[in-house]
Parts: sequence; C-alpha cells; structure tokens
Amino acid sequence: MLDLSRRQAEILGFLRERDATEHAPTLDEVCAALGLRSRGSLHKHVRALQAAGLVRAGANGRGLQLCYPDADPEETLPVLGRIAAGQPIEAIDQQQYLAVPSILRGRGQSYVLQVEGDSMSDEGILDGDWVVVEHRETARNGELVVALVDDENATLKRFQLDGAEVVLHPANAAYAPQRYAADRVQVQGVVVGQMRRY
Amino acid sequence: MLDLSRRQAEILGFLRERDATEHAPTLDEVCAALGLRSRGSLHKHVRALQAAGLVRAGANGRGLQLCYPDADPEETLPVLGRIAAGQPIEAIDQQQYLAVPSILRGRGQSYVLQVEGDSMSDEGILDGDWVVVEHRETARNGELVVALVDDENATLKRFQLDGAEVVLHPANAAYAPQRYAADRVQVQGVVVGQMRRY
DNA sequence: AGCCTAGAGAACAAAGGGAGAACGGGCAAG
DNA sequence: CTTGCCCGTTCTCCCTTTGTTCTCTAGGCT
Repeated sequence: MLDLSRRQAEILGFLRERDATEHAPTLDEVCAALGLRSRGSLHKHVRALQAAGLVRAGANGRGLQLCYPDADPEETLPVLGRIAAGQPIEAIDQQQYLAVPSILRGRGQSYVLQVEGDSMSDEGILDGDWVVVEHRETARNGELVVALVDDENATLKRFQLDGAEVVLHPANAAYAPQRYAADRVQVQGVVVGQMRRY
Repeated sequence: MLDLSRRQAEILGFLRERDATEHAPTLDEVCAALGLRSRGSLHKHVRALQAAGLVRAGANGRGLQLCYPDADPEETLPVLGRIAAGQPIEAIDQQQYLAVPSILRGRGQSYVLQVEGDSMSDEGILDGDWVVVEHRETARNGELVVALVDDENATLKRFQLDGAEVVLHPANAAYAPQRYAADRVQVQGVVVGQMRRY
C-alpha cells in the first residue's frame, strides 16, 4: 500500500473523519486541528499525498478532500458470502455486488458479507444485515473482526488480545466468549460499516 | 457530486426546510432568516447554486425554490438532522448529504436522520446510526416510524395501531411503550434503511 | 560541512461573501 | 389609467478567506 510519513497519515486520518459528515475543512482548519501554524507547510504535505497517488476532490478549489483514485462516491463491493458464527463463510454461488457509500468503506480492499444469525445482536448487528469488511490481518483491541479459527471456522466477533491469547467476544448474552491461543486465530478483516434494509 | 461552499449549503438547507411545510420564501425572507441585508448578495448565491446543477422551481418567477434536476436524486439524500426519543428533530446547522445505496432507499421522497440515544438499541439501531426515512403519512403495524406526538416531539418507534389508539414501542427494555389517542400521533415517515460506520 | 525534512511566515491571486443602488415587470389600490 | 409597492435581477464597489508559491530557519543525519 502507500507508505506515508507519520504526518501524512495523520492528515489523511483527520480528513477521513471529516469527510463523512461535515463540510470539507479548509487548510487553516486542518492546521488548527493538527497543531500546525502555517498553511504553507500543510500544503506541502498535501502535495506529497497527491504525489503518493491520492486525488484531490472538490472541484471548486475550496476545501480539502482527498480520496483514493478509485473511490467513486458510491462504489460497488463484492458480496463474498454469508457469515454465521462458527461456520466457514458460505460462499455465494453467484458473485453479487452491492453499492456501498464511501463513508462506510474501509481504506484498503474491502468486501461485503451478509450476517446470518444473532450472535452479534447486542451490538446492533442483526440477522440479514450486511457488514462492510476491510481486508486486514491485524486488529486492535475492541475492533469487530472476521476471524478464522483453526483455519476452519470464520466468525464475526469483537477482538481482544490478552497476552498470548485471543479472546473473541460475541455480543449476545446467550453465547460465551471464546479464548484461543493467539496462533490459532487468524484475523481476516475488520468491520468498518454496516447496512440494513427494512 | 455536488460541492458547495458553506453559505451555499446553508441556503440550500434553509430552503429544504421551508420546502416541506410552508410556501416558498421570497429572497427577502431568506435574507432575514440567514442574517443577510442585501438581496443582491443572496441572488449571487442562488446563481451559484444553479451553476452547481440545481434547478429553480416555481414557474411564476416568484418565490425561491430549488431542487435537483431529478436525474441526480439517485445518489445522495439530505441529512435533515438528529432524532432522539422524545425531542423535536434537531436540525443540523448546515445541510449535509449522504450517499445512500439504492437498495436502502425508499420509493418516494426520502431523507436521512442521525439517531441519538439508545432507545432503539434492542432492534439494532444504535447511537450515531443513520436511518433512511421514506416520507409517508401512514404506517402499517410493526413498521419503524418517525412519529410526531402532539405536534411537538418527534420520536423513532415501532408503530402499532390498536383500535383508536396508537402504541409506540421503543426497543429498549429500559423504556416503556407509549399509548396515545390516534389523533395525537402523526406519522412523518417510515424507516426503510439503516447504516452505521465503525 | 553538506543534505534532508518540517515547519514558519510573507506575499499574491482567485474566489467567497457582502452592501447598496438601480432597473423593470407584475399586481393591486386608488 | 396612474401610482405605489413588492420582488427578482443586475450592477458596482468593497472586504475577507483561502489555496498556492516563495524564501528562510531549526534540527537531525551521514
């Protein structure tokens, strides 16, 4: 993937937060948020990010908005299958694509899974919901992950690393947390978005 | 996608609010509402909005009404504000738009509200989630509705018509269902989709 | 020293944003 | 019909904000 300096990653992270809901920030606002005092310096970073492959959005020239070149506002992502707690991902016979708004998309490669069962119902993920998963092999504590246990069972759980063990928390009082040696669990992706249709 | 300056977004937001309820405002009224003192300045903004792709409605030449050329409403829906159980919808200072995939959209006119509070948490709608609401004045039993009680309090609840009474069910064991005479409750829309970002 | 990176700050052009005056068309009261 | 009023439109003049480019400085590094 792209390799960015700390500052650049920081800027991109900030923009990503803003991007979603609020108006695109001006250079000055980004400066204030990141503790910079000079627009000029920020602008240099922005140019570096553009050189690294990002695209400046916002045709009017005002407001700072960066996105990946392939990021249409509403791109389709592949629906890889259904995921149910404790079973391998059930592949769909026929590839489907789902339009996913950009704010629900992850940074890197992403895909969609349809959730089966109610093992995450206490966290607001219900049977039939779609989750947008960013492909990643590591997770931070507290993130919702798609994890493969013993190369067999894919499951959707909250991730917690506890020493040399990984604890996978379901979000339903009816199920108990599961504890595995770290090398038995392989993170396949992190949930970054969720959608439901009524 | 549309990219507007702040002022432009503000104007469009104001017009959208009016659009629903009252007559199309005159330029002077918009000026007063936004704290402008010159029609001329406002008019410049209106032209900018038209240049950005909006269409002036109201053939009589009087009154200010803007709408999308109706090829575009596919992509984005307006975010009208936040909704919390038992409070009027809190309008957003500045009009925002959110890309909503077509499968989450309703049939008719739709908009987006951001949910505040956990009164629907047992149904998988959490604090901060976006719900897509289709504007409708009637609901069927069991549907999730945005309802206005006594013309004052907008709330997100499950709808049930019981004889001459309407029962509004929250989905959190900590809150009790509410029962009103049918004429006190006005349905404003029905939830057809939901999105969340992690 | 040289080279590099971050950052600060000045200077500039372009765009945003606003005030106010003036013109002209429609409309209703006189 | 004339008159006055409302309202959209256009115009000129102004200030502020913002993106961009520039030079200069302070450190870290080989």
